Amino acid sequence: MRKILDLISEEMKNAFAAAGYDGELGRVTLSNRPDLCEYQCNGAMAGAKKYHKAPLAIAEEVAAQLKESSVFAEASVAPPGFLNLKVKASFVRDYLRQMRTADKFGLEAPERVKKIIVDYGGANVAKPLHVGHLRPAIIGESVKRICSYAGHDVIGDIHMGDWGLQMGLVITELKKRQPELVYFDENYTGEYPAEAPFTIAELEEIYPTASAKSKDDADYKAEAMEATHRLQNGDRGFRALWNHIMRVSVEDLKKNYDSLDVHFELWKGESDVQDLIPGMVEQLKKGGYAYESDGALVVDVKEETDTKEVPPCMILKSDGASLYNTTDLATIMDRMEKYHPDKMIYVTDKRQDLYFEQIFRCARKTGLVGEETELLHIGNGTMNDKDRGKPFKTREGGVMRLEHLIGEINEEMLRKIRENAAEKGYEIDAGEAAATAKIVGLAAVKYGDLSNQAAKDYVFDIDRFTSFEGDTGPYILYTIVRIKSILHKYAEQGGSPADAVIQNAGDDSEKSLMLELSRFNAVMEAAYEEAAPHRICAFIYDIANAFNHFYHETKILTEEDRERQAGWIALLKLTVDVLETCIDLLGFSAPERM
RNA sequence: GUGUUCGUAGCUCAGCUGGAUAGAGCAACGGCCUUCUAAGCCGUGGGUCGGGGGUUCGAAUCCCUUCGAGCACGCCA
Repeated sequence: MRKILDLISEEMKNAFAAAGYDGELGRVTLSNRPDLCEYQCNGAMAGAKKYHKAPLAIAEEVAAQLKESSVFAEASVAPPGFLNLKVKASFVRDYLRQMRTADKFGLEAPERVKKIIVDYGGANVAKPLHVGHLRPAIIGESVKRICSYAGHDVIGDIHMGDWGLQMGLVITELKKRQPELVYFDENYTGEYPAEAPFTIAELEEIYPTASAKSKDDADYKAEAMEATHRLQNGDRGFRALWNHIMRVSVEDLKKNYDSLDVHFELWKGESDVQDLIPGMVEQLKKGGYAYESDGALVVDVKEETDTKEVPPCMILKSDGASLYNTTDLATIMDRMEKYHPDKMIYVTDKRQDLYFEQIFRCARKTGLVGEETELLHIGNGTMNDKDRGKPFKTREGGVMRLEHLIGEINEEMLRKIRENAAEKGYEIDAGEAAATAKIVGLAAVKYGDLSNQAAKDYVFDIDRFTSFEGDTGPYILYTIVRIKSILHKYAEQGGSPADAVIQNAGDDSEKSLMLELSRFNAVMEAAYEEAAPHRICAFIYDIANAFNHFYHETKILTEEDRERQAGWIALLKLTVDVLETCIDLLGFSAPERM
């Protein structure tokens, strides 16, 4: 389906052309003055100079062409040359009727389906997820869903940190604690045990301990580096231990991401591309791209047009070891070969902006990635603390674990749900209350995050996010629940929401809601093109407002005119379907009641 | 130092490719529940859009400059 603004603009362009002006002047936008009109066109002012004519006169002539329009109910002129427009109720009504029957509410399929890889996990094996992992997970998941809804073929890859020094540290600490384990017996040739010699809880304690020790004990650190080296060179015992660490850790990560409703198609990590590194390095050398600088192997990525210094992209450290850059480039190479993606999107902290610029330039310059593949880094801002405006910490000043943050929010939600039920005087069983608290809590966190632009830092305020008032996730859910409740009751009375046909009763609040809904495909397109979930948040907030206003103006279930009532029911059905589609793209869902 | 993001109401944020009186939410104050969930709706007060220039018929938006803040700048990820 064409976007409603395009249809309206087309009508306006024809009017400009009919009046003897350039049709391109007829572009219509949403009104800045909802008190005066629904849409506006500023073309008369833009054309005044070209035609040496007063903008007001041009506007009058154009308006005269619109007298018989099937689109506009009103096209008036306001100084200095605005064309103020109101569309016919029947025009919006017909548009919404089409939306209801169209696939994806009229969002057009892309001309060509793209293969898109979204890299957005950033989790490290053997380290618990902390609040810093929240934003990339939430934003990445939403971007992925938006791309998919737009009609593309999308793969989400967590891209774990599973090969660095942290693994050596864990192995070293394990050896200190349990030197008798067979993994450390170099003469052992038998099968290794199937069970890991540690639990996830132990693992999570081992890493920080080892990390701390290595900082003030040089010997310990050297041992860890040696262990890392041995692991990477295929030591049987270490490799077996590594497999245990991976299994235990990944299982836990999955559990945590599941609870956030974040799911990855691929659980790849740095370790998966280690075998590709030597060949890639050789290729970069042979191609004449990589050269030695201060002992390290680098590729120059600065360009003539740069206004800043762009340091070379390092491929190998001076000790010959690979680094993050190396695995990222090898991963790109691997993905190009396996998936031939049209686009790769990375969602990570924005502090890595320069880093990704280097990587992308390097990948292009060296031919790892061709021009037809787009590379995009979405740098997310930091989640800051309410009081200090600094990255979020626990009360003790430590890094806050993600589980704890989510737990705190769910607890607060549960408390409010119980309180609310008590106030209203209805029964709610413990199971349902807890389940609802989780759903609403997740919506609070995700909406609170996604309604901000991804690139900006934002203040994470538990009190504000769990509050049910205003521009929040719970407000959106509450609106959905209200609509569902009416639809249920209508069905109980024998009506069928699915068969109802949208009418128009002519109320302003009804039309406002219709006009908001009609923006759906345009919003989705923008959200996809800009990889901007916050567009969807703003849209559903507008819808929720328009609906709640309409709700207060209209008594639906007691309406006696059946056709009129059915028209409203159909409108409600469309509203709730659009809202639920949108929140699914944001990565959360609505309960049946709350 | 270089680059980069940003500076909008007491607080947290919108503001689409420049357009008419700069919008929301929270907080404050005042209304609305015998009627579809008041986690809602309606209303009031509150802003020299950091400062100064410029482009334009028109600038929060584009350009320059200046002040202030965050962040990044080859062997971390």
